[in-house]
Amino acid sequence: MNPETRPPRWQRRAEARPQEVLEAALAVFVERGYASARLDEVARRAGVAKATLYLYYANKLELFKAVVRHALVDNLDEVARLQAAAGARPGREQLTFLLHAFMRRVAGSPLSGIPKLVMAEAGNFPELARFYHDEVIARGRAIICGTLARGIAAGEFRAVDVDYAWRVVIGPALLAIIWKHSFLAFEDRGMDFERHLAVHLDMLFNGLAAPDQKGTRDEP
Amino acid sequence: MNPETRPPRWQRRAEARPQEVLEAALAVFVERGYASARLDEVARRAGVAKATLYLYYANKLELFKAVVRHALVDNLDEVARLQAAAGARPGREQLTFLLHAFMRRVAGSPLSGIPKLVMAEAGNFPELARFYHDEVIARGRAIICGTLARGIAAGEFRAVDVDYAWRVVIGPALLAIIWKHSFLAFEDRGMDFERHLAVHLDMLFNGLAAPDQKGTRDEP
DNA sequence: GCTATAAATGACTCTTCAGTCACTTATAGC
DNA sequence: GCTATAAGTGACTGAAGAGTCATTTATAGC
Repeated sequence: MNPETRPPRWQRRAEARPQEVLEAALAVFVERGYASARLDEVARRAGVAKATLYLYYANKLELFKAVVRHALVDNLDEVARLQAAAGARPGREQLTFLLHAFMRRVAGSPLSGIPKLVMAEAGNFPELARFYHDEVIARGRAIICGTLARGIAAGEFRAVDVDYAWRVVIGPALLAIIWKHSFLAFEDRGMDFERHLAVHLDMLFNGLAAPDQKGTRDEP
Repeated sequence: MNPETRPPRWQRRAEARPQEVLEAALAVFVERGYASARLDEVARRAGVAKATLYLYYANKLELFKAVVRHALVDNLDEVARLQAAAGARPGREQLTFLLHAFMRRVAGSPLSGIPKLVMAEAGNFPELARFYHDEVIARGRAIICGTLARGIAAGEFRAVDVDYAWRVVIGPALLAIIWKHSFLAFEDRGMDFERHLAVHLDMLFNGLAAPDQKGTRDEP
């Protein structure tokens, strides 16, 4: 054998490794949950040996926290951007924009596993759940509630109880992305997120009730 | 010491044990997930020794399956009862009845942990997730879709796409019970499930948009 | 090319539980 | 009361996987 034609057994890529490990770990944690996730599996998917993980993260828990923190930072950046972009447009347009951005940004990316992961592990890592609750959920809620309140004040929306309405607004979208990671494989036909969002928005603004349900029909 | 005043170290209660173990196991599995759940903890909460669990369930996996299967049977009974009770009433009344029953029956009981548990473990136990999907979700969906379709045919509901609308209908309710097991502890004020449902139903039927948003006001 | 050293590894240890088993004890039937 | 036995237990074992470490190897700088 020619030693010079044999490729190196590995490469030194100290800059790229942490990110790659994080991505592999996110996928494994989302699929299996914290306790069932095997670090051998994370290493395999990241293309390194298990011991290499420990060069970058002190232990499994620190890796887990880094995964969530990293995803969190991405989310917060996005939330801030949305908050700025939402501006003072009409409430309807604003909610449409927010939910579209949420679905496009989150639903299609590995990030979408984070809500499921945090919910599943809330009992095991309450500090993490609280962190997520306070930093992501509370901000998202504030944006939605603000938009709702302004819409109500402007006479654009009916006077719903915003403290409960915000969960009704985000519920179907959040459920859709949790669904994706749990049951999508069992659905005969897949789920079209665009279509889901379109139906969701239509029902959110216009309701289910036909407009002529007060006893008289205005149209044939 | 008087040997006759000393209470027995334990009692033989072969009829009650399995049920008690199942209840303790459900609580622990929901809180911690399958892999993190300790059988010592299950035994402690059921008031028995760990070895006693093995008198009634062959191993951890069988116990887990028994927990889900047991909860499933309860759910299916309920679903069948609802299906019968829903009858041929107007769609609006029917959906209100269904969601009320769902919230009252599920939200307040330990059963409410099952959806969270099954979602969290779907990656680890796909057969179980499929079972749940086919037996519980598919039936619930069929009931909602049927009600929607009949309401649309009767002109009571607008002609939404029922294949997507059903998730919008159940989404906020399902999210509420998942919430309860993950984030409720971090909310300043608790969540009033009755109030949540009231807001949910109001928005579901009437939508967010104020009725005078087409440019003209029909009523003062 | 040589060398220093950071990057990476494979084979190891040690802990944590799931699961077992020999033994104890409650209790039903005589 | 005695006894047979089912119900229950505490202390053990074995496996799996997190975490360690001595050794190997890629590569930057000279």
